[in-house]
Amino acid sequence: MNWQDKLNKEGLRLTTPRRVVISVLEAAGVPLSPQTIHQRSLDADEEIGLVSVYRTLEMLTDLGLVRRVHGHEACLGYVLASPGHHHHLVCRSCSTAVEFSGMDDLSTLIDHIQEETGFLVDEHMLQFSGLCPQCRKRTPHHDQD
Amino acid sequence: MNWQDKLNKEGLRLTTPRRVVISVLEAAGVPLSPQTIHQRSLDADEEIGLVSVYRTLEMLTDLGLVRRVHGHEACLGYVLASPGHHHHLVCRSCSTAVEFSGMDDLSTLIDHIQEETGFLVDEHMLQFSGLCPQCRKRTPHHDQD
DNA sequence: TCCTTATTGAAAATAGTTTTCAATAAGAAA
DNA sequence: TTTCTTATTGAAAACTATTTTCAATAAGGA
Repeated sequence: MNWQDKLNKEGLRLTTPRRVVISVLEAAGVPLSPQTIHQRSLDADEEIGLVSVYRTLEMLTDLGLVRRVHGHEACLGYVLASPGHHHHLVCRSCSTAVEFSGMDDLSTLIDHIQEETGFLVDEHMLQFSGLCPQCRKRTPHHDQD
Repeated sequence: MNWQDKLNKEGLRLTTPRRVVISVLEAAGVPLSPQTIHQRSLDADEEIGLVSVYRTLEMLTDLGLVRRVHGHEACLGYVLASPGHHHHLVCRSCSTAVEFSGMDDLSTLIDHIQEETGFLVDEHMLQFSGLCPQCRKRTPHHDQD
């Protein structure tokens, strides 16, 4: 299903600002902040309002079509999300973000945690950072820098 | 080692504002925002500047003595951290935060991810939310897992 | 107690995000 | 295509969060 249909299905319209936000995210492939997305729309001569960037990101996040990615210190930004998967792996050198599913290993962990703590775990946030294959090659040593 | 020594060891001073921030965090046991910490200092007739709250949190975070806790949407706040452990489990009802270690299960997961993606994983952020034992009891149904 | 200097707090500066509202344009219907 | 309804836009203002500046203060070693 294309973006047009995805939005129309929800009674939403595929407008120019929304199209631009989506294409910027598609072109980037790394988490981008609202400010960065706005700047890139200017760079591409597709000026849209910063306010619309915020509203579009909120809408797409609600629909599960983009995901917020966090670092330890702050929110890194937003990336397009494929539905159903919830985890990101971000390269700390080039910021490339990859999605992965790890529910099998994770459900074991969740079981252990529930036993240990007595909590009922129903939501989780798991993110990894490291070096992507390209940046590993570029780095002389394979340890950590 | 007490707080006095922990700070002095680093050439830092244990001042009244720092003492207040720490005691508010100790008393809370749940993640608190800078604003909330400030408000509680007023409530306790221990007025300190909001600016000092920010600076104290930054300092304690740098020393690894407090940790930022994130939710999917935003930063939930700061909690005291015991050194070495990195994961939090937060109750979505009462915000109680518990630390846990899950490195055994997690290292399996990390191995799998490294194989699948070719990334070198060197940092991770893992947080869970759910219901703590007390809030489970208060909740009528135990249905959804 | 004295002295050095890390730290404080008020205000101002900066940054990030949300709300308001009249004007616009998407997309369904004719 | 044209018309119509209303979701959406964008500029400005409001709001909230965070950082910087700097003179005054106080922590803790000598």
